[in-house]
Amino acid sequence: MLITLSPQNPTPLYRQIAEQIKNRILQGELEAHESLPSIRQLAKELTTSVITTKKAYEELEREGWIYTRAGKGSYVAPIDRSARHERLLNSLKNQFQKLITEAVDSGITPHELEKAFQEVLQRCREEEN
Amino acid sequence: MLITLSPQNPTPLYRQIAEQIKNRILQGELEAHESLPSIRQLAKELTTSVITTKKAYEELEREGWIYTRAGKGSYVAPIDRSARHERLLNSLKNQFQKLITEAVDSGITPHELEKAFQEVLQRCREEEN
DNA sequence: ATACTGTATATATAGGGTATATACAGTATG
DNA sequence: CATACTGTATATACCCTATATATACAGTAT
Repeated sequence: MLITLSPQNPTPLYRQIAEQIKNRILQGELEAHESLPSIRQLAKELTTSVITTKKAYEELEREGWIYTRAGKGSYVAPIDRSARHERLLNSLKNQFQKLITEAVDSGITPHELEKAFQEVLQRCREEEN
Repeated sequence: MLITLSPQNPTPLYRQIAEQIKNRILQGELEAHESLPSIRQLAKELTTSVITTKKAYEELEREGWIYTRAGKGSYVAPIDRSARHERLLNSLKNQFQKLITEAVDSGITPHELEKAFQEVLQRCREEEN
């Protein structure tokens, strides 16, 4: 599996690995239930340790991108796009919630909040075209 | 100046100090240009080091709550409420911007974004009453 | 049994955040 | 101009977390 690591990159190795695999899954380059390289083989290819590749896989598993069977290996998880979308929306709402309560605490009115949001969103929409 | 420090509080000492002073300025207990205790005197009162009180004051200064003159002392900055409000709104917009671009990158539509935002804001408005 | 898989534990290192002591520099005033 | 206050800068110590490692352990298949 072709993965490139930059040691001078401040993002940790395990995250670089996870990122690249995740992107391939998203791009459809890796199909559901396709087997991933074993953590040992991958570690050998990348000249890192088993623990690093393991950690990358752990992260991917936590986020639902792959699944793992002890003694067998790791496999690409089928992606349920609608469930994924749902999760993203929920996380988004949580982040909005945090921002909003914090802003209200600082004396910003709901109306101002809405205006600010619309302004940014509008700008984003214009960039789309 | 009456400031209470809890060593078992996970928030660092310098931040506890800064918080309490900031709140007093906001409450109007400290007037503009009023002089604050010297970092040495405050350190003595709180049985901490000069560096800790200094750091607290540095934070307050960075955030515009106080101003400092070398060799003289630190003083409460006059608060321009409208400018402060402006800054808060700007920071808010920046945070919205980040959330929005990230969400759009993940495939969430502007319309969904707006819906999610309205939902959270609405919930917040209801709690107000 | 063997040769693969992943897992768990204990360890080393680096970096950031917090707090410190101490020496340095600015300001006012008798 | 000496003194006694102010804030400032530097070098250091400590702790905690994140990162990366080696190595021993456990599951699976042939």
